[in-house]
Amino acid sequence: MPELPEVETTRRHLAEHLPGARVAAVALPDPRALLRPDPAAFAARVVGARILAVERRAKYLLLPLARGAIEAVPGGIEPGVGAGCTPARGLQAAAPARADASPVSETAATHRLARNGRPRPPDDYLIVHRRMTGNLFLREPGAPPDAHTVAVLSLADGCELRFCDLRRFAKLWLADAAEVAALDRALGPEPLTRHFTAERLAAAFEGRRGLLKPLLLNQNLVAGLGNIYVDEALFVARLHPTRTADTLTAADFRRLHRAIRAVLAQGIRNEGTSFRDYRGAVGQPGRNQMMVEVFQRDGKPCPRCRTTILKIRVGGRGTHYCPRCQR
DNA sequence: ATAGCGCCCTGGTGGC
DNA sequence: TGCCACCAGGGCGCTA
Repeated sequence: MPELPEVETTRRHLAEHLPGARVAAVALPDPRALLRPDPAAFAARVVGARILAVERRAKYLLLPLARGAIEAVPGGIEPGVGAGCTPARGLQAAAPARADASPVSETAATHRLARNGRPRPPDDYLIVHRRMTGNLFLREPGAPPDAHTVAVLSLADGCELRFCDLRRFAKLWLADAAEVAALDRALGPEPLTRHFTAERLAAAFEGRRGLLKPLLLNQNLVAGLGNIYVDEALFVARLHPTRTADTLTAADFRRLHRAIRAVLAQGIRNEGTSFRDYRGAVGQPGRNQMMVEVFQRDGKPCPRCRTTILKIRVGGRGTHYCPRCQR
């Protein structure tokens, strides 16, 4: 399932090719994927628009759009010129993602406007949330169809940005800057930025008596964690998923903070975790499933102490942990 | 504040 | 072989 590392991996691949591209047509093979506006209004606002950038906040992917822009976009990239999606110099040759690069969400839409004083702000943001099985593929002209395609943006250079979703939980919608700002405010800090500290994590959990696992899945407290990376972070931090937040010491919060950052950074380095459905922007699986220590390893020995890893349900979610290492 | 549900949705799995 | 119940779960909305 796409969590922060998978969305960030997709963002990096798409960012190599989409900025500057103009949308030539849209198709909605499954209109249920579109939250708002209605398909006709959606097409009217998206067709002809330029994609200014590819951004991420938590598990949301954001494409700021400029409608009917005549002037060059920042960087002067023209669609199909230098940034085309030909395999030779394009998608396959994309630079490997670097987890130690500058903080990943510094491009948050709300900051971007103020920072570089772009000549015109985006007219719309196309927001995508992939939920469980959603994938975004950038395909060459004439590429064979992808199964479970729910939406397609055809670009002026003939490439297609395809939104595919086996279980059809994933959604896309258009938002204005105010809505993006509200979304940004509602979400907790980005765990890989300097805004996320052990003190801030402790403060977010202050006064909470809930279980660690559901709290870490709460996007309003820490943004971007899902089931896989929560289980992994709790294992690395040696904390039991059903510990209550009010029993954690300052040292526990420091370990948890470090563990969250470590497992997310590793996930990005490995271009995501592909247990079943996740694929990157050119259809490639991630490598992180080979690195996980507890997730879906119930019945197998703990990599640290050889105790059998257990699977329980916490807050309705399958939860994997080592009963000896995690207290 | 928190827990626990159901909802959305479909392919894969296991039982018979 | 075929059928069917069941499972997976992110985010949301609802109830207790």
